[in-house]
Amino acid sequence: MKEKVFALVDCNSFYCSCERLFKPSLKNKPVIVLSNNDGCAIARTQEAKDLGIKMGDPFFKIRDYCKKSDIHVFSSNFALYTNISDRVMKTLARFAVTIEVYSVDEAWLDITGVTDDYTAYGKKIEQAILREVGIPVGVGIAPTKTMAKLANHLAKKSIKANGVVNLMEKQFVSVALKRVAVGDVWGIGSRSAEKLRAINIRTAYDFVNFKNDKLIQKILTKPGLQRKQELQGIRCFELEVDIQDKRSIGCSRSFSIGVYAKNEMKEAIANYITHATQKLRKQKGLCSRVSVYMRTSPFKDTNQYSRMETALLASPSSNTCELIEVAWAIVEIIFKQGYEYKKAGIELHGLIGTSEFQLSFPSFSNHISSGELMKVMDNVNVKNGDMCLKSLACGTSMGAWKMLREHKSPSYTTNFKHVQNVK
DNA sequence: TCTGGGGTCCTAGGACCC
DNA sequence: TCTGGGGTCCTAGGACCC
Repeated sequence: MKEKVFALVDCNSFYCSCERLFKPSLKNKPVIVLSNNDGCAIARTQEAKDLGIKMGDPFFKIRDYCKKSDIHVFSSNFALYTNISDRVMKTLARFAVTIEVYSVDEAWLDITGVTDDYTAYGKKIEQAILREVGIPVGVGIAPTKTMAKLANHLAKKSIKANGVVNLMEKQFVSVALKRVAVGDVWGIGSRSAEKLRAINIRTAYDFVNFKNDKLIQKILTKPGLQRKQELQGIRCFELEVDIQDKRSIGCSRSFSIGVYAKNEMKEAIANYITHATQKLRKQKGLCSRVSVYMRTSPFKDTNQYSRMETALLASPSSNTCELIEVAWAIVEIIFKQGYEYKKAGIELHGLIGTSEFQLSFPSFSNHISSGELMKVMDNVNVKNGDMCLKSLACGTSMGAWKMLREHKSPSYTTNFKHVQNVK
């Protein structure tokens, strides 16, 4: 197998960096970004980390501390982050043979053979993103994805690295492995790390040098063993360049205020189905199973209840109204009166492409007309704003499940009314 | 008062078939 | 009295990711 060179480019505290772009006064100041409902901290700058803010800290617990410590707080503004992300990815694409956009804030680049000095090349990438988009990034370079991820981890931690760590230079590999806790290896979560510590594996170095692969596979299953091999330089994962259709589509929300009434729950579920079926039609898919779930707050002492049920469709569909009906039938079964519900969601499974599905004649004619209706709805919504035309099942109020966003920044890049003035 | 959301992959175990 | 076993498919749930 021919050796490849992968670079993992990952934006530093991405959401916070986006907020800073439009408020330069926040440079070197602690900043955090909150999840939906202003629930918990999901992005933190180094300064905020240094002040002890942890990933996932509930905002209500740190609100006073933030005020006292002058930590700047933002609600999430995903339209802004997605837009900045596009700019980052476009710039990155110039530097790679192929690129896999892995998430909103990171991408894998295949840079095999593009230079004879990969470290310098990494530096060039980092500076281009900073100069052209204004976002700081870290770059990890290595012959496998898992190693590149580890290199990236070190690039962000080490001041000496100056943003780029290159593990193509073999003499640095064991030093690097020794400096990373096994739980920080990509794909080794807290549960797995705990099991590994029980057999005395603490660092990535211990992990790589553990001789019993059978035991590793038994504890961590197949992907776990693949991580180990990748850290030994054996490539198990390639870049995934083509955009794949989703294999499942879900939509769920936590409620800002508890929901007690069945009709409110049904309204919420209808909205989630609407959202998910829009996505489903976008990839020209049909789903064959619908799941609905709801639960009380696991953080509360009150009576707990949680249940999920799945319904198999008579024939695969992407019709919003049809799927709302099915989902509501599940609500009728699993909704129990007397609980304070804090979260609910739906999932669409068994997705197939429209063309893969052979329709019998009677359902075929139905399918055409309902397909036309959905097309009209989708078009109206694209032109006039999301959810301006929807099923009455979604309700006209926003009920108790409305979202809280007290600290949202303006939509600087996606709404003309919010474009900044330069004087 | 107040603890995110959207995915993927894997496995165990049940159902079913011959 | 004695009542197989292997293969396949499906799904719920766990673990992980960002």
